[in-house]
Amino acid sequence: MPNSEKTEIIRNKGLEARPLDTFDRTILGELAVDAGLSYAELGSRVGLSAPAVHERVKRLRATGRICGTVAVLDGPATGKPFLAFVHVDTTGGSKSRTFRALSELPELEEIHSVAGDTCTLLKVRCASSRALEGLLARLYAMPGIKATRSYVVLSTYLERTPQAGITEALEEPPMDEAPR
Amino acid sequence: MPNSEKTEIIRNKGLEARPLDTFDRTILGELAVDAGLSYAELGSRVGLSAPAVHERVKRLRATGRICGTVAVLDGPATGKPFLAFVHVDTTGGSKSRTFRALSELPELEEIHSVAGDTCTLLKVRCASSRALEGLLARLYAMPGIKATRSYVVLSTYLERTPQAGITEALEEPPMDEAPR
DNA sequence: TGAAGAAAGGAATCACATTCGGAGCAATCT
DNA sequence: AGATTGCTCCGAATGTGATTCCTTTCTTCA
Repeated sequence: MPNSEKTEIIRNKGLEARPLDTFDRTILGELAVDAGLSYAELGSRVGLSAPAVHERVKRLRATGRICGTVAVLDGPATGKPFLAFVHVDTTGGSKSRTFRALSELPELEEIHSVAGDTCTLLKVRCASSRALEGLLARLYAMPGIKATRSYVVLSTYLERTPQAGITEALEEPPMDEAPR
Repeated sequence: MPNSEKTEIIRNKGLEARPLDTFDRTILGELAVDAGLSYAELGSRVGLSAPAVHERVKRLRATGRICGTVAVLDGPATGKPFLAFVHVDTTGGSKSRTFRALSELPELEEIHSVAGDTCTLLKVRCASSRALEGLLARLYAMPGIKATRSYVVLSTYLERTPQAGITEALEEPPMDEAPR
């Protein structure tokens, strides 16, 4: 075995399931905003050397904390200025097949199964209201689609990927009694 | 003026407002899925040399088609397994102030003003249902918040950033009559 | 047909990612 | 207590890929 491999194995020990320390969370926070940072720059921001942050980022990837690195495209600038959320009521039917078919469309950005007075929630970004109409038509052509309600986005004040921070205060017990 | 600057200026001619050709759209499509690709690899996928794609990517950034490059964090793996959409009914009030305050919370991922039977739509990712409770409490403490309806996500089948593709067929006129 | 502008490719340069070896530090065992 | 083991850090060295420059080619327009 080449020396490099052996070292690699030794170094990768204990990659699994470890709580995030402050360094990790800061790194995640920075990368969630700008993944184009150099390791040197990132290191100086969190107070570590480039090799150290490199090691940590590698670990964060390996353990699934970082799922990937993507370029964020501007909807309007790339020809899809129209954004809408669509609530879908379904009756039985093979959801997974329907979802897989929908996922093929680049207009579909999110598909969630939700609790509440509706069943499924879609996030759709498309070229125009006409395109949304076409998409709804396709939806209704699928089996088990009972009804839809569309919420057309007029303006977007915030839109970003998951952030690293956690507001601890939100979990404090509410006003009067401390639950369990 | 140094030679490099002059060259840069010459090279940056015509950066503004040009329609995306097939190369651009393919590049955007690839980068929206994986921004970690090397220019050489990207070039071989679209059929251009590394310097050529580099030039185009630079242009796509400069013209705002690419807003940024980010690391995609896994919600559950980073301590926020709880996802919900919250519809908010507001009465008058200074929305922008409220929105700015909300944006401070890393739990808030999206804030849209929408048309439909509700006013504002929030995407919230937090640690627990208790945290959502805490967030709603903060919401109600703000002026002009009339009511909220929360849709708790049970499972997510698809979640991604804006894609480059456009399904032309969606814009075709519907069944019977050709509009306009 | 000729001239000019834009874009691509090849080669060279430069910056940064990545690796390596060693040192510091904490926890565990003797 | 002292030693050992394992982990993570850092500085220096290396390699790869980003970036630049220059030339060539293609297209467009006079």
